[in-house]
Amino acid sequence: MNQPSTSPTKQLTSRGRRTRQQLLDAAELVFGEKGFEASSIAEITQRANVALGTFYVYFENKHALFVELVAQLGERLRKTLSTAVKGKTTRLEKERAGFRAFFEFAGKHRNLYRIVRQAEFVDEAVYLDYYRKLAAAYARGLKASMEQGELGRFDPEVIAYALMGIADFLGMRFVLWNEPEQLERAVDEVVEFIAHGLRSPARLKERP
Amino acid sequence: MNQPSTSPTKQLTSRGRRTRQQLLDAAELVFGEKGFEASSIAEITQRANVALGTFYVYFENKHALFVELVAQLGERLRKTLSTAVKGKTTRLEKERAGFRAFFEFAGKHRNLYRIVRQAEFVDEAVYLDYYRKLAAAYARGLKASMEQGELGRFDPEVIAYALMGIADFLGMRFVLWNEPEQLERAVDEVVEFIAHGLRSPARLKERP
Amino acid sequence: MNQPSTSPTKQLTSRGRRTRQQLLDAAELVFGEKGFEASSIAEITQRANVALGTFYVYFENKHALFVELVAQLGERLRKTLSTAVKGKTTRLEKERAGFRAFFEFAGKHRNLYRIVRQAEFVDEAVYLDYYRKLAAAYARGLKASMEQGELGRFDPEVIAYALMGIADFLGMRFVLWNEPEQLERAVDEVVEFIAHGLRSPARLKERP
Amino acid sequence: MNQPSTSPTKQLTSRGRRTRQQLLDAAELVFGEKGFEASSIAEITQRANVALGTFYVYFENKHALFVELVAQLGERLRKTLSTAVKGKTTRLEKERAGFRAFFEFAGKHRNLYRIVRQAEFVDEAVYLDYYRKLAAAYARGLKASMEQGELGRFDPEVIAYALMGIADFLGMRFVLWNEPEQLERAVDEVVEFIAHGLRSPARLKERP
DNA sequence: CATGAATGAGATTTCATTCAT
DNA sequence: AATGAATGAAATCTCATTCAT
Repeated sequence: MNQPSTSPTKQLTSRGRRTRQQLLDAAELVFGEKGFEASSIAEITQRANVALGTFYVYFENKHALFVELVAQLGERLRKTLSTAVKGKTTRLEKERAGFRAFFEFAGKHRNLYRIVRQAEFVDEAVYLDYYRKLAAAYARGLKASMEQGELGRFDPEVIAYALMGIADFLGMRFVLWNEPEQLERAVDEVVEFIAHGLRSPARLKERP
Repeated sequence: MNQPSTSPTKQLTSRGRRTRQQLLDAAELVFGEKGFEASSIAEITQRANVALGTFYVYFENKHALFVELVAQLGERLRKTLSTAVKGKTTRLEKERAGFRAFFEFAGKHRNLYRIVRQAEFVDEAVYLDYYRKLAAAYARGLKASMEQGELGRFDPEVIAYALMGIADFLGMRFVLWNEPEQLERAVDEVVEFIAHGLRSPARLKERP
Repeated sequence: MNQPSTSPTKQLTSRGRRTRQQLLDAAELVFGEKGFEASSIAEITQRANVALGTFYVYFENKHALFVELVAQLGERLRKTLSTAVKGKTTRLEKERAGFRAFFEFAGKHRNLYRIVRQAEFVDEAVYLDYYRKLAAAYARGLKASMEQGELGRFDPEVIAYALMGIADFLGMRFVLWNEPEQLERAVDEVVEFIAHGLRSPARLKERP
Repeated sequence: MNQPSTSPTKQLTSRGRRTRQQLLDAAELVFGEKGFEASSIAEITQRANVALGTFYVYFENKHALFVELVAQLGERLRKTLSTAVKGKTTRLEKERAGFRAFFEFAGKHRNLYRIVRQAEFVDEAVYLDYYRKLAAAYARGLKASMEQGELGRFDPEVIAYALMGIADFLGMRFVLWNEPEQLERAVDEVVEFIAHGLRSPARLKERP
């Protein structure tokens, strides 16, 4: 094999590292806009300001680039969330902080949803990994709160997926679909809902 | 122009209607397995047991077929849900029935998720339409319950998206990811969560 | 063979004759607009207000229809020209009458040029036949005039092609390219040119 | 967008220029033999000894290649003619030289007629351009001769198209239709005709 | 006589990947 | 380390023709 396989761990000069990162950054844009299949290496290299052939110096093929991009995004998101909840004491404060951090991340990486949704078709494993790692971390936190008696005794995994679903759909609706001014209110509403459920005694009080 | 564009409303003989439906059914399978881009007309027609050229007698192109498929699935899902909640009296009964009906639908149409997630890239409009129509119907139901004092006073749209998110992620986790025996318990848990929130007084009682 | 070959001489009912003629008329329009290859049987049958399959009741295939159309146009043109010059006594009167008749025919059958030019690619024989029959008739007339001492002694075929070329290009320029008001003057000019050549003594006189 | 559109002005390496020219040369052969529609990119690339995909590195599509080919042929023909008449002093010498040069060009580019006649269907603009530029140059020459009193006072455009028609039809008859031995005599005849018209006094004298 | 659904061969076009420079 | 011309497999789409009704 002439072109040796190029893993992310391969030793690179600093010029090489820069070129490689340009390709990953361009990929986030292009995959997000067009989707995996409709994205061409030609466009990615153009946006990265490198020649077409240069791509294959750093990645084995289009698939490998995509997989690495998804893994990277997942890692950054998990770090962001874990940083955000650190220091919060009550469960509700943690939820509020986590939701806010997620919405902020989704607002900055507006292609996150589109890339993750594509992932299912490109590489089942990286897509499962993305959600399972998020859910596992979430469930660990919930379990701890339950053990401290702060929460009812639920199955932490069920609640983790439920809360991830809430965040995902509110992010889709109020971050991506362009009405960010409603976002703050939605956060308040949903934290209230999380706290007390649909009957929300706190609110029922408002209307005697 | 020569082969006239063929909208779903075009008058067809019964033989024609049958052929057309074979194509739509095959499309649900193939799009679900491979995704829109990786699906070929050749494979769709093979699975539908018609010749390649026959496809273009009934659909203008792959895009038009996909759009119609998504619209059809959305319509069927909404009908299924509205039928399921009809007759239930309390909000919680409606939620439980709706969740169960959704999970059942997703179990039968195991490609639903994959198709809807692709929709975003194929046709923004049909994808928005799918979620907005679902959300609108859901919000209408919630609003009615609020007005009857059965629920706290939330923004119905926010809660509709939150509940859709819960259903979506639990369906992904417990219907698609192959552990259906856990599903019934997950439904119970989540209805409890919806009812009382994370603190779930009903359960806290259980453990003195 | 199930569909028996259908020559123009086949016995037809009057309804059949009408349908067949509708197809030929539609073909003149469609072949003229789009060219042979880009014309579809579907469009020809639509313009003829008959069903697609009906075409093959009257013609063996697209090629046969085109060949018959060219032959018919050539025949009509030759008849038109021979009628036009009949009764004229001098050669110049004949030329003038012939040119006018040709321009009139080209004005009525605005697709004549386009169809004949396509013919070369569709069927070499029918295209050669079209020009050779025209040239032969023209040459016969010129030869007779020469024998009566009305003309110089040229090779009649050379002059026939030269005069056909003049007619063809003036028709292209002044009939098809949309400036019909200049046509009458062009006819006068060219008859003068034909009569006396480029030095045109008649005109030289005008400017002493 | 991905494969950027490739205009003739794009900067190419010398290898690229060679490949591009091979394609144009092959196109002259194939379009001439089969006509535009019946010519396939596959055949053009085979005759040019390049791979199919290489075509799209240099031309946007078949249409663009054809248009460039016609424009190139027109340019070469006009240059050939203008060179041929340069240095001739009398109008008749110019005509004789021009006719001979045209016949020679048509003999060398035996596909010229077939390509130009197809042009009408492929791209109206390039076809009009071809004839109008030829006619304009011709008319300019005629006008100059008229102003020097060498010719009668005709409309130069009318006479230009008439003479082009003569050249075209004689070329068709005596260059393309395979009897080149008659060509020289035809040139003599037609120059005589151009000089004195159909009555041709010079010849009438010959036969008392 | 007339119909129109069905066919499948063949064309155009795209683009991931290779490799010589 | 970087380049970009060249490749060819694979996809979409068209349409002349057939045939059962």
